[in-house]
Amino acid sequence: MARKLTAKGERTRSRIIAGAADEIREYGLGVTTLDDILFRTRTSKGQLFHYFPRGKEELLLAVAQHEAQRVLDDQQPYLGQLTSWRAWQAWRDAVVERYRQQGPTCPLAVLMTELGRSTPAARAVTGQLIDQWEQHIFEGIKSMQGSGRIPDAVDARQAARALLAGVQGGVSILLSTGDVSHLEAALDTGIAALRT
Amino acid sequence: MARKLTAKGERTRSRIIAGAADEIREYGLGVTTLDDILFRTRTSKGQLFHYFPRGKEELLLAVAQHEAQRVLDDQQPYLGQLTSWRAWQAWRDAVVERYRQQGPTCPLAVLMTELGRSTPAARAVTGQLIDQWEQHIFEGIKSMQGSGRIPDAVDARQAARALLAGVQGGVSILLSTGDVSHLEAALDTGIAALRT
DNA sequence: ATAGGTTTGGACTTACGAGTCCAGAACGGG
DNA sequence: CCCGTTCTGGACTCGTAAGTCCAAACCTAT
Repeated sequence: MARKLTAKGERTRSRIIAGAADEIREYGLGVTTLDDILFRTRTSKGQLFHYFPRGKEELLLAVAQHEAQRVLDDQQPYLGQLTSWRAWQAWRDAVVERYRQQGPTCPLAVLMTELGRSTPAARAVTGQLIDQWEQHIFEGIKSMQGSGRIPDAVDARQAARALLAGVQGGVSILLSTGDVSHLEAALDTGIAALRT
Repeated sequence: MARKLTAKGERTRSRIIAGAADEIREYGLGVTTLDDILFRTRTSKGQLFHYFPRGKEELLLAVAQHEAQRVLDDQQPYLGQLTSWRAWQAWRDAVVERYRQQGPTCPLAVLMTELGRSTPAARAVTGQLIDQWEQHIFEGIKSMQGSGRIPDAVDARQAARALLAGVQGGVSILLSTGDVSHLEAALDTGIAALRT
């Protein structure tokens, strides 16, 4: 992995990853070819295989990592500070708003439905994203329990998993139907359940 | 659509659809070719294009319908009779058990992540599945409210959507990580929320 | 039995996408 | 300014997958 890249090379490499991610988000993995990516990023075959010697598979893995990072970044700073009910609400609104806006062209969807299933390595990236995401929610619940706003009787791990599953499913349904109400329902009832 | 098919032709057509569904479930849409399907179903190019004149797209649509039907069938008879807490529990167990068993080769996943996104027609099939599924859960909640086991204050529509989103997401996570605990958490907390 | 359809097999065409290769341009340290 | 390395462009090969075509086999009703 430790290859020597100049600053210029690094920039080109990033450009290819970002462009590939955009292309795949927009049109889907199934119909995206290397030539499409080359055209969009104004690069050539030579460059692509220079930076990704193992070809498409290696590129897709990099794209998966790129997209996984984006999913979490898109929810910050809210996801990292779930320490008051106001913060939970802000997070909920941010998630809904974000997914409502981006509709079917969303990094999470691309990762879960296209990239994430292709290779074991890509699947690992997805798994790691799920873990980190769940951990943030888990810590939010723990923190609320620490300040007595959520009863200790609540199983924080289980609640975090349920909430995360709801968000996942809500987004997934949004993509198929264009309807955000499932995502909203999942978040609202999930958070309401914590409040009792 | 109204083409003339003899009984024999009908059988061949079904065989192709079922075989294609199996193949795609097992290996994924991305790597499944018409030749693979032909080999598996012991048919020929001539037959395939005879029964699906618009080629792969038309076949995939038929496969999507086939798989959507299976998703609901797999949950019966439980999903249609959510009239007691015992029934809800039975449904929950059936869903978990089913998805645990079939792992990554599951009709729902194939539909949501591969087939469902390819064409508008396929997306419509997915949307319809979501609607029907939600409706069953909705009616279950309504029925429980009718017999006073769930308070009328619960918004049945919202609760049904949240639960469905949780199942969706749980399955989706199961596919990426091999871990059923999110699916279980979503079902358990979702049903528990109804009981309060 | 035979004429109309339908069903079937499989060779063939065509298009296209991944990956290879190499020569030349641009860069950067000495 | 010079030399080795990195970067870039694009022509080329090769494999493969979708779709076409047609003739032969098979039904079935009269």
